[in-house]
Amino acid sequence: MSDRSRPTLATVAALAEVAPSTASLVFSGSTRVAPATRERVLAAAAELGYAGPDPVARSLRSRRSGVVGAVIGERLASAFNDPVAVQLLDGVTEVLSPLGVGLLLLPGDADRSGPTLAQLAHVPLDAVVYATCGLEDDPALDHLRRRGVPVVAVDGPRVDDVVFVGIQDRRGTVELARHLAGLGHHRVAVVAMPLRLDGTRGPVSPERRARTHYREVRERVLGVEEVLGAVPVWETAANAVEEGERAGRVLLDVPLADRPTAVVAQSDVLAAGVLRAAAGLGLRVPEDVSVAGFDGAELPWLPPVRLTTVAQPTAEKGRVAGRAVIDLVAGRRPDDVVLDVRLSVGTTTGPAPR
Amino acid sequence: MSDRSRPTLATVAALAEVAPSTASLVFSGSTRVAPATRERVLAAAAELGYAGPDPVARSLRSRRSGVVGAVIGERLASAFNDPVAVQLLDGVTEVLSPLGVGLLLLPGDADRSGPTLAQLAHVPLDAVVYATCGLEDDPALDHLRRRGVPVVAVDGPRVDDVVFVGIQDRRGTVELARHLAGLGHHRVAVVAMPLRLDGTRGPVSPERRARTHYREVRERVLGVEEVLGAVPVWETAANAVEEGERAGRVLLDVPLADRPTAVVAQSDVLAAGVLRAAAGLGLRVPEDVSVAGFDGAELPWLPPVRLTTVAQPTAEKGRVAGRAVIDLVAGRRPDDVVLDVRLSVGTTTGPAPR
DNA sequence: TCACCCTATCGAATCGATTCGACTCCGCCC
DNA sequence: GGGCGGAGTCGAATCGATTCGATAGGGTGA
Repeated sequence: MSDRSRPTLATVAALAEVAPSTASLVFSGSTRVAPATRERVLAAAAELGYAGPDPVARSLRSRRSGVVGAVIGERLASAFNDPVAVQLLDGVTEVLSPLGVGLLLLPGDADRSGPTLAQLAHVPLDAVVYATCGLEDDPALDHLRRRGVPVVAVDGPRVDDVVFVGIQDRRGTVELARHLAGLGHHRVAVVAMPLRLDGTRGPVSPERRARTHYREVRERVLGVEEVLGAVPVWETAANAVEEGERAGRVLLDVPLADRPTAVVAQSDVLAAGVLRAAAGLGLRVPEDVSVAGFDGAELPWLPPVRLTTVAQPTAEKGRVAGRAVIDLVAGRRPDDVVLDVRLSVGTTTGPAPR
Repeated sequence: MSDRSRPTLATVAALAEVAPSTASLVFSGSTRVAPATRERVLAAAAELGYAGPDPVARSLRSRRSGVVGAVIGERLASAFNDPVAVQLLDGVTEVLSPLGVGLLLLPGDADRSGPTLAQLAHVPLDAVVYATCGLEDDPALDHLRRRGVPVVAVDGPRVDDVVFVGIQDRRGTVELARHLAGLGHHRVAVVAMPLRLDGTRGPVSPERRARTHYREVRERVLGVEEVLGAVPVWETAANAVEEGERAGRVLLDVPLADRPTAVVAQSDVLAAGVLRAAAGLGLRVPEDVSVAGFDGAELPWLPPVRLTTVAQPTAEKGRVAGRAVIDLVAGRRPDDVVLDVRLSVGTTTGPAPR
């Protein structure tokens, strides 16, 4: 590691015998500089091994850091086990990367569902995307507001000065429930994603349900009930296959008379777990029990079935969020966006057994 | 959005009737400031809605941005479908997050396996971790060197001024191969992760093999051959279940005499695909064919088998890399680290059929 | 030949903090 | 009472670029 300090724009300018401002013009790609001068500056830069203007100094002046935060509620390993979260972020980067804007991960830790203020406060941010687990009362929101960092919330929260990008959660589950009702299902159970991030799992009481933290979780239950009336809801502790399997075992390993004829999982990952549970209990799908999911995720490891699900345009949702970020950084205020979903009937739902 | 410019440290200092330098002292948590003064400054800050010192300005002076880049070769969706990559990054953040340091994702795109220079050049970086797909001839390495950004390479590349953190790839596959040899396997095939990121799949020619881009891929083949002699290697186009299944079908759907008695996959994800292929072909594991993987990853959706595999401490590898980053940023030069691996015999390997 | 305009370059202010040496009190000790 | 030391505060330089108004010089048209 050379101890001599690295060359700066001023060093380069001096060697090229031009003013620093001129050298700056060269690197900013301005056309208003004579080719000969440009050459001289670039040659000087090459000679000194100058790697281009310091991003930090540039940011200070231009009020842009090229960094966009991505809030992923839980810790990394949990969040990225969810293929939907991954696809969403992939969509975001697809839009942002070509502009030289990077995504900074802001995970929570075991306790908190969002990033700590210490994390937020020290890092330069042009904008923030709430990619998962957006809470309306997140103290981070207030901090970002004060710093003037614009926020895009995917699937929630819906707050005044935050741009919302989401899907028709309600309509999706309404259609799914109609599909099930049409097949004669009356005893339907819902396997829900976490209502809050406190590690709770089990049947959901009305009190707990009233304190649901996440918009889409609430909406997806309401959609089912809009068609089928009140249904039992089983909460999982995480959006993961194991949790779905666990829930499935509890719901399905009961006397026939009590067993739901259909299980609606709030995500495909949970549905995959329910399918495993059914298989483990020797139940045939859909003859003995129908299973449906949500997302339309690609799960290449799924057994050779086509899951009945509500397909959402996850990657597109990410791209929309990415574009919203671009607009906000440019000073425009984009409209909220709600994307369409589509019922995708597969082989895991069938007529209710009698 | 209020149009008035946001308060700065100077504004706060003025309101509190102290010098900006004193106000700075307050926010840096210095003890050398009188409690009464501190109160006055904090009160002024609260009144103005000042969210704390601007991270960018702070970075300029302190030469720290609090941002560490994570190079993930492919695009996000591909990289994060790999549970090992996820666990690795989780380990990195576990160490970095508490220090208020954030991870910035640097994905490649369809064509390039690393981040583009445009991405790198515009973003502030204290250090970079090559999390996957480290190439020795990556032009980004040169750029980072010139900028004075220290680099930690996980699993590779091994380059002079880059800190290496890896595992005993070779010894792991040697032990695995010995295990198989002990069970009487002689006809063994390897399903390899991509040798280069060019979408190639199929049998590997000696020429192509010589041009293997990734250290660990090369080493893991050599380990097998060290014990079993030359083996056929089948390259996949990506480290994904579908690719493993595809490879498995080709390798196993042949006359019995040509069929390998054991398949060594270079990752558990690929092994899972091979298992699916075997199941699809009606082959019993391990009676008809043995299957082994690498990583010791948690695949909760795996059929109820325990995969024979080489377990590596992935999360610990991430933590070690994280600590190396901390050292480098502090100006220390940590040693390279090579972590132990352990053969984990499961239920997917058994005596070779005769 | 002169006024004018355009192009290429330059100077200086600015972005918002940090940092270190200097300075001012004030109390204490001799 | 004078000198000394330490606590608390302040000034000014600095980090490395960007940006805009100013300027010099050369070419054009009348």
